[in-house]
Amino acid sequence: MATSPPSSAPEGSGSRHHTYSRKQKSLGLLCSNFLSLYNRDGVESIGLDDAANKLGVERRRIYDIVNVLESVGVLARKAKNQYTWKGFKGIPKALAALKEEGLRDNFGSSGSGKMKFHVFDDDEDTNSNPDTISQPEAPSNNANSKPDNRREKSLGLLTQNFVKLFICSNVDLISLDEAAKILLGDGHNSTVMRTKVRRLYDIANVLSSMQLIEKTHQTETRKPAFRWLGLNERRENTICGVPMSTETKKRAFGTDVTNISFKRSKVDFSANEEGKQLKLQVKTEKVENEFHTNPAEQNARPRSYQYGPFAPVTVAKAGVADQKDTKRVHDLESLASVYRPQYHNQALRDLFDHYTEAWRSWYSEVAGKSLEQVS
DNA sequence: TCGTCCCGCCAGGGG
DNA sequence: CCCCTGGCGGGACGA
Repeated sequence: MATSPPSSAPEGSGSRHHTYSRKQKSLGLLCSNFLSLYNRDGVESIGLDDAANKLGVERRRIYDIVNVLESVGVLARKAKNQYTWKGFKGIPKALAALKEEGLRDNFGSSGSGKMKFHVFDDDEDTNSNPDTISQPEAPSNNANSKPDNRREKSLGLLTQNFVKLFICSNVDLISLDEAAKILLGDGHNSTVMRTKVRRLYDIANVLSSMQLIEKTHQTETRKPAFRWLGLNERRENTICGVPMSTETKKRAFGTDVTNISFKRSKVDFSANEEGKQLKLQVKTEKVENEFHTNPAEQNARPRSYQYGPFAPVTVAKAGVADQKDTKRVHDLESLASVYRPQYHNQALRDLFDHYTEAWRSWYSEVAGKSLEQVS
């Protein structure tokens, strides 16, 4: 009992604008903090406890972040409690691998316009669930004697499949329930779908904080959906991960969503064939190239990748800068207030202030002389 | 209301 | 057996 959070009193107490907000505890923000904390020179090993302490969160949350970061190549498991920091430069390789893997597994061949998208997530619910209400037989006669059911439902794998959805096809807008439907196979109302979508929310949040994807909404203010940003562009529209302007010249172009229907009632995906495949429009073209899958050339390090909103000082000099940032500074301000975590951890607060301070000076410096080197 | 998603219980699994 | 992992979903927050 009496487990009520300290924010029970909506008024009175001295703290005026305490403004407790769950946003301040979001996975996305945490991920940004995580990234800025380790995306620095000299970092090569990360301890989960260390991360949890520094970020002021419970261990459980670190796992969420770490799992998806690993799926994208930013981290690599080294040992219990230990991860190796690969950094953003580890992303290209991971994505290339995922793409190749996805293309190889998902569609047969002869990509001449369309392809079958078969997520090898190994179908839906599995047989280990005795409470399968009305499941169409679902004999799953395949050699499914692998108790790796755990792994199949892992956040990491889900993340990779979610990413493949984007890089293995040219669909640029996908809502989470569409993704869930695709990754699940087919007809999965009830609990399974909901659970999947919930995981997808987590994944989307951290992917968003890395700016690999972006949240928008389908064509006509419909359902919210995500668009793949990848590693390209982005540097041009952001400054250390901070979006330059709200109205980017980008305009809605989800005109060819074709297969991805927006209906939410019946099973909209035309899942003919084996009921676990569906077609997506694909143009058999190379999505994001710029960095190939050349294992021998893993040294090809791109300029600089984006950094979370909490980019550390050492990163400042590599940032991109242009001019007309009168409002950019303003953005920083709001950003700072918005992102200000409410960690009880004093050390973290200091860290935050330190960064804020550093960025502020950097920003003013940049704004003052509109230097545009880098690139 | 409904979309979003934080929180943490608790079950596997490694040492 | 303890501790690390991390699936899972109740239910609260916020638009």
